[in-house]
Amino acid sequence: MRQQNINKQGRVGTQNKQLILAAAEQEFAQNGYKGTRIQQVADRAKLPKTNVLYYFKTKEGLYLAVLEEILGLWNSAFDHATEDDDPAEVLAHYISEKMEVSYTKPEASKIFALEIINGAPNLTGFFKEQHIKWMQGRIDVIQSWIDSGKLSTNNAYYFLFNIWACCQHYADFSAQISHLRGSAMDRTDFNDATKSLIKLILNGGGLDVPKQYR
Amino acid sequence: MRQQNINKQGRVGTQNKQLILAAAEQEFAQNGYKGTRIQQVADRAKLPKTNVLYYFKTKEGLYLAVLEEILGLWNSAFDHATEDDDPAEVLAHYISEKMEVSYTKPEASKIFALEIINGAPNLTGFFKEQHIKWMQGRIDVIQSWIDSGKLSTNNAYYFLFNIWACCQHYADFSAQISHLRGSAMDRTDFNDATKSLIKLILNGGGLDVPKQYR
DNA sequence: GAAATACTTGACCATATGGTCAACAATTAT
DNA sequence: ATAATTGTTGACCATATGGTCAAGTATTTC
Repeated sequence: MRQQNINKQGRVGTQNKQLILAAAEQEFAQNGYKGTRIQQVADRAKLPKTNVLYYFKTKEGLYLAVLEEILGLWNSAFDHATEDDDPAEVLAHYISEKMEVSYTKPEASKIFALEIINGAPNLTGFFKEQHIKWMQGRIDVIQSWIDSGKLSTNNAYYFLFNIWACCQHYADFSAQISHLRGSAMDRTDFNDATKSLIKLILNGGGLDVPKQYR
Repeated sequence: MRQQNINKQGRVGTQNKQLILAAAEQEFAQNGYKGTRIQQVADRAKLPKTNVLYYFKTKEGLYLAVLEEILGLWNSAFDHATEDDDPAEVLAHYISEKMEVSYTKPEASKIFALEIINGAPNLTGFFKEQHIKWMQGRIDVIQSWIDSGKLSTNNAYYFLFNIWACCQHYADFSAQISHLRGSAMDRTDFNDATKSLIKLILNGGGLDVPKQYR
């Protein structure tokens, strides 16, 4: 028996799956799980509804597939930082990365937000445990910076939450921001916002902003 | 003709309406508009479904009624601040207020967030215009603080967005926060988080934290 | 080339859900 | 008291939507 398609899927299959996932990401981000119609996803992908169900057995299956793709985005350089690293450098870099995601993949961010607001009913125990573990590691690093007097803040948790909050906000609330500013934020605006945020967080923690992030 | 009930509604009416609104607020916050079933709202309010429809003709009507109640919460003392006021005082107070809302009315905050993420399809033009107007006024004040050297930040818009982001976050992402911390935030935790945030924002803007907020 | 596998698609079904209706009960106005 | 108004509720309906099925076509495997 020669080498055969392991997952029993041809070229057309993987391509269509990708098309559908992209369409689904848009729809779920805009309408939430319940608010999304399979038909709409199909329309956006320019395929008949039955075809969508062929690749992803159920609506839930489709949603979980989208979610899985998204979770990869939550990795970053901060993952491997230690207490010996320079907090200003690490945090500035981390904020840049998060803002980049907010700019390039706002749908992912929105879906994640919707999921969390609803109490994260679809995030697997594995993901949650992994997240807690990651979090605990990061908190320890931040705490060590606090203890060694490098960083000035009352609480490592809240410090991290506030960073997340700001970065997420630019993706989740893009509609509001566009409306209030009068136009959508472009790449230049995002760079400005990123600089502004880096300054706020670092200065807020008693740190100086590294040259390259000014 | 004697003074008669103007809006043709007796005691039972207003009371039930209130019950239903409270129930609906919970449900909409947890499940979004599409995800909410009128039956669920009715169950929570311990009334038959038909009764809910009697007071609020349609699901949309119910939702809009909930939304209207919520928008009142977005007023604050910051509304009347001027460039002559002390930015440290005003901002610390503003953050305290917003965090208080996040603690006492997280559902309202979530519904608002859901609405915005979906592109605010149900916020009336009036509300939007009013919001822009309010915003413009606040931006002007912040800008004047920047110009007079009292406040240090690159951009008045982003500075304000970041404050909103953080305050909102504690309501919208309460599930995530509870999970990561290991337990829900109580009043004491919220006070700590508020202090932490005030320090971050004020120091981030080159301001000292007023004694009473330390 | 033929068997197996992967993909396509219209017709159809079961169910959930927003909403109506009509008949009745309670309350209020005069 | 009685008429008008307001509130209560079960039965019912129309429709939307997730999902199945079967009958086919295209592609790969040997």
